[in-house]
Amino acid sequence: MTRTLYVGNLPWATKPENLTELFSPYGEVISSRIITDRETGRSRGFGFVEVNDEDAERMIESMNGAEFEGRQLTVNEAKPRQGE
DNA sequence: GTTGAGCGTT
Repeated sequence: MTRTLYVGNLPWATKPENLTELFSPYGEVISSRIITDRETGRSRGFGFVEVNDEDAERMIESMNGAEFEGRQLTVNEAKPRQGE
């Protein structure tokens, strides 16, 4: 009942709560996560946002190319990780 | 204290 959205081109200081704040007005945000480096712990500049399935495509269309902190966000449907 | 195309951990 949820879709995972890939969010790229993010500033280094972007936090999961920022993604929630950004995607909340466009749909139901279940959870958000920023991918940080495994060894250094610094953010890799991209993250994932789990949203409602029926709102997923709308949020992509709305947030893809949207400007955040002076940078255009790259929003797409995330590839299945566990294999679905 | 840095970097800039991409697809994540139990």
